Amino acid sequence: MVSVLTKVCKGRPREFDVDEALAAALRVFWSKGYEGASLTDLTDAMGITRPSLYAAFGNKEALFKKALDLYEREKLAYIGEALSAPTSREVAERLLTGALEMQTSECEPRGCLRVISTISCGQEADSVRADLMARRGSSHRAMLDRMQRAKDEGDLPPHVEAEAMTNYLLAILQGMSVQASSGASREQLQEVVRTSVAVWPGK
Amino acid sequence: MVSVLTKVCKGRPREFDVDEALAAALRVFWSKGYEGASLTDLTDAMGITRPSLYAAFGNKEALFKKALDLYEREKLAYIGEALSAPTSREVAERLLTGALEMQTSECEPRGCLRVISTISCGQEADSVRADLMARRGSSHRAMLDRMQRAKDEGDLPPHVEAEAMTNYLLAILQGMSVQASSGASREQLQEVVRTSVAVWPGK
DNA sequence: CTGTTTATATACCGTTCAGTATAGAACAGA
DNA sequence: TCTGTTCTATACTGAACGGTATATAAACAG
Repeated sequence: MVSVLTKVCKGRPREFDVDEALAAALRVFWSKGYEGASLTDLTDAMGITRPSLYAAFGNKEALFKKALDLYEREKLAYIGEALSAPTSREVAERLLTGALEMQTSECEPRGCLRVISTISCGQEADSVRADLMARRGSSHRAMLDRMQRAKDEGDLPPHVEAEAMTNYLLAILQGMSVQASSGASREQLQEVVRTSVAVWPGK
Repeated sequence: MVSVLTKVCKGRPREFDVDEALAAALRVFWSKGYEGASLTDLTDAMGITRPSLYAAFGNKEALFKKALDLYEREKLAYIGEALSAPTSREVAERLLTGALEMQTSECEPRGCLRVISTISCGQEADSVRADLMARRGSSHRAMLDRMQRAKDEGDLPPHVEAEAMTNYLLAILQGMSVQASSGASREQLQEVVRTSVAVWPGK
């Protein structure tokens, strides 16, 4: 009997590791954007041929979405952790430092894949745009809920709205991504984080 | 005798208005980015043929730089005006509202052309990247000088650095551009502006 | 061993890309 | 009218794009 875990299949076994190939594809999309990444760029980085890519991942669009899944699972994990902080100021600080760490890593592309893709994705890749919008929407909602909770708890002053604080904080995070993409140093972004935390109106 | 101003040239006269064509090209680059704008997109919008474009503007890259010049002259004029405001808070408020007005105009593409181009411009268009970096550098320097003056005048508290405030404010402006590009409403951005001004630490 | 199934390698498909060669059309001066 | 100059229109170039047809190689079951 064959183990379910080893998952032995019938035909010729695959010669590459799907997860490794996907991680390589993620790095390509991350540094070049969806449309800027050509199939040649992708297959070169993944170390596989075009037919192998299509057999394993479907097409470029499906590969991108799987890469986005991996990105959110591995690189955006700090968001969920940050939102569980006790105060809104600490939430903001953890989100900002998390973004800082992630976007200025030495061994990874700069900036946020979502921001890069949203900006650089042309109108023709409509399905990709819609997918990015939906993913951003769920993050936005999570942050909004957390800010609303902060307001309910008296953590944020009454004259600021949860929605406004959410969009304000998101703007700083997205702006940091723009600066990271265009080569800002970790120290520069560190000062943005420090300033943002310093002026944060809540507890 | 022929007037110097009318500039009558020898051969067949040009059948299109160079300024109008450049304005049309600007709108294409603005909505699609440098690499996303194809020559077909450009010539269709400009109402001219490919050889006419090359004769009048050189090539795609030169056309883009001329479009950037026009953009900065006509659409970023608010920056210089904002920097002459008396207090740092007013500077910030005018920069933010200027960006808001410009980036959410009904009859123009959303977001900031510089941000869009910086993010979506691949490594291959190296000269374009360098040009964008230089342009951003000069804006950054102007803002930094203004923030330094604010510090010298006691307008900003002593514990915040001019450089940090500059990068912080720039991040918000760039984040607003990201949000505008991805379809945020004017009201949403208005709240980002209001929040940013509300938490501004200076006079 | 023979089939069957799946993965790989190569070479190709039609389309679009930025850029251009060529020929004709519209002007000025002679 | 003739010539020189400059713009326009059409059609084209080689390269790159995303995606695939075809043939072969490597595993399994019988």
